[in-house]
Amino acid sequence: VAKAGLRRSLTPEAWADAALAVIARAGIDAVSVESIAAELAATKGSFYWHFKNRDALIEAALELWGRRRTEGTIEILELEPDPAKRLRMLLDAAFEHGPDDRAEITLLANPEHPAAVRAVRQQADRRIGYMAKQFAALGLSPREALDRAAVAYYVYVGYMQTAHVAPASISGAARKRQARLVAEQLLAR
Amino acid sequence: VAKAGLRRSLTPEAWADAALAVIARAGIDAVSVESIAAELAATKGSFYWHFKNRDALIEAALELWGRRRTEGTIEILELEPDPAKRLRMLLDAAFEHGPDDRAEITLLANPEHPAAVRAVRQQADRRIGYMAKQFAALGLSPREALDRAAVAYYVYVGYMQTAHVAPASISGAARKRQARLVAEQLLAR
DNA sequence: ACCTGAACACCGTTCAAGT
DNA sequence: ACCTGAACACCGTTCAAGT
Repeated sequence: VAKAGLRRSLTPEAWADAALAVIARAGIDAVSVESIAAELAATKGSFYWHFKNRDALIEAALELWGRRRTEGTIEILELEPDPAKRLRMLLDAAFEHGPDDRAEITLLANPEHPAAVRAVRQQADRRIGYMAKQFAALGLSPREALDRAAVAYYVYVGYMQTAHVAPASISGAARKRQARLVAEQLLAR
Repeated sequence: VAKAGLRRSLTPEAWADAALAVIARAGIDAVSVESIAAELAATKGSFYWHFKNRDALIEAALELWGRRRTEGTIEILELEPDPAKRLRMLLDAAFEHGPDDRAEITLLANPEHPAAVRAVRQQADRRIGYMAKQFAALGLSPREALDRAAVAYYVYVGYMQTAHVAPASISGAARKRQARLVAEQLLAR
């Protein structure tokens, strides 16, 4: 939000960044050209110099999200050489999200907008593909590996969404037990 | 509450029904008082006689969805006495949705609106509770039964959503294998 | 009670005009 | 090139006035 030093002209990135913050906080519907313009101390007219329309802004914001997301998680996992441990780390991480991945939750819970559908699908492919590689490294056939990766991803998405709509109904202890249950079942040979 | 026999005046149900159809077809965002009024050959002013505002209409439509959904599925399952078979039926059904449950997909994919969050949570509780009862009938402890039911529900929601954003990436054969995998794992003792 | 039609507010989008 | 300010369209909401 705070731009360093003198603000000469607004970049598209500044708009996209502000939009992503709004999406994370309140969802895609809450993205309003008018309010973001006010936040950046610019006019709506200025916005339309940088973007074709509101949808283009949303698209840019989601593209930002995807890039940051991709650069983050997988790189960290690569530090762990054992594929079984990698999978366990992923499954564990899935069951303990903090308040910092609000955008993730909001997006997974709201892929109604075409740009959101695209962004979510891209991330889904990437994550399932990565998990399948780990399962394959454990000796499963490519097909079996892909099936298990897909099911693991379903669990992840379903958990995120259920936690989103009914946060109170999932106790910390239950989360831990469920994570163990899923890991045991999917990693069983 | 329905006015017996009179068809001169619109009932709230007529508005809610039309709104639910729109939600099923195009999502909550597409619900517009103006277009629904036109569809029913009424004016926007007329709408505001029956409802406080647009949100109240959405709420009524989702309440309709929940009622119809509840009356449907579980009653059918009660015809099957074996709990293991009931669970298998549920899991199988989860992996083969038709074009008829568009509202289900749209809602599960878009619980951003407060009323949608409430409706989805209510259905989630009901479904998890029902599945837990079946697992308990198989001899699992109440806690273990609830955990497995929750995980089964995560798989269901995650599958629905992934099928929503990436319908092409899940072949019919893969769907069948994944359904079998999940059933085997969750029903294993 | 139930509905119409006009009015207003909000926000997305355009555009002529400014620097 | 980049931005302003006014204008317009669309739609949610209100309300006085009709039946």
